[in-house]
Amino acid sequence: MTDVSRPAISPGASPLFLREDEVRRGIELLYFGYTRLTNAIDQELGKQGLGRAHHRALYFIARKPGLTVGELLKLLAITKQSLGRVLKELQDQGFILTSPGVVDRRQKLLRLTEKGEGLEAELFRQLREKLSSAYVSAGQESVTGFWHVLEGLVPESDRKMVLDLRGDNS
Amino acid sequence: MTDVSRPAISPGASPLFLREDEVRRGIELLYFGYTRLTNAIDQELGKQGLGRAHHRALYFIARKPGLTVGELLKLLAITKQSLGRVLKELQDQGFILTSPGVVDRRQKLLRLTEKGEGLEAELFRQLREKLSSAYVSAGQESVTGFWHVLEGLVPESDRKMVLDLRGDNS
DNA sequence: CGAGATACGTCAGTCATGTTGACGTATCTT
DNA sequence: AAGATACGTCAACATGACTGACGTATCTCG
Repeated sequence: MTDVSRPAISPGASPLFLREDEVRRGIELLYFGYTRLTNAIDQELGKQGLGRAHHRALYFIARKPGLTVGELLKLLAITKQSLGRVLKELQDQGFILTSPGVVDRRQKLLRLTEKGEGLEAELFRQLREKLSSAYVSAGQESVTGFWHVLEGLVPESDRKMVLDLRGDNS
Repeated sequence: MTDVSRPAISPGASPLFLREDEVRRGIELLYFGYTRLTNAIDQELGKQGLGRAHHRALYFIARKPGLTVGELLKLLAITKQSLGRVLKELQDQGFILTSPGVVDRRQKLLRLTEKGEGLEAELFRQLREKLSSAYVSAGQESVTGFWHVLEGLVPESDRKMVLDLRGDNS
């Protein structure tokens, strides 16, 4: 497929100055790949009267049930006012429920209701369909490479937060 | 780094149903990687009183000088009203200039001014810094894998448009 | 040549999602 | 008891998208 056998980095060049086309190709594929993947669920969200912002909250609550508002704020990197609106709408429509923190009662712990779990599962199903097919057509080695490059785009200061999403939510 | 040697696809499972964690990892890294990369230029754009939408237009005009409004609309996948506002602002501030189409005078061809080229180059420099460092830390093989997976996320119907950005703008 | 399609522009109103700034309350820490 | 922290909320505003309707210049084709 295309000309991937061509070296992506000119052998003699400084590794900090990759060939411009290689970088532009990454920028473009990241833009188109990301937007097309997220487009995949817009219709389903629309049916429920929700938007992308609601999905992001739903997603992370599904990923780490019982996480606090503060933790979610860090993941989403938006203001508490913006998040507050989104969470209120999700709660009013019965997608999430909250409970006071056990160790610290100032905290509010977020969980999905059954309805919320159902919606998140359906949205995830559609994302998995798209991403799985990309994984399969690219092959296993490509997938690990895909992860490695993306990990390198996440600043050191955020990396722990991102990697902590895996593993400890079983 | 982490446990990438573990098979990403359970050997016995259908390739269309990859393990959930593998897919979630991709979703999350794509989200964080994409947002962190685009964050990198927000400050510079702010200085010029521009936003992300302006950068996307600027980027594609730089990538394919002389492209038409219609072509840019297809790339950005937004309405002509939205694009119209963005282009007007870019033109008013002297970043782009337009000329009537040569073969079809209904068309408007878009190009960067010197000022526009300067800004685009500076924004590109900052994106390249981030992306190059991710490429280097991931390694050459990872980079081609990164591209392959992302190409798989672009629907067949859009792939030609995306691949056409490369090569013929020398 | 004339009719219709096409490329582009524009007016007007709306929506989703983000922002800043200021303040209030309950709870925890020391 | 004082101060920090977690969360909520009111108000005003910015950005960038949307729909719908219309207007003009230009091209294409019967």
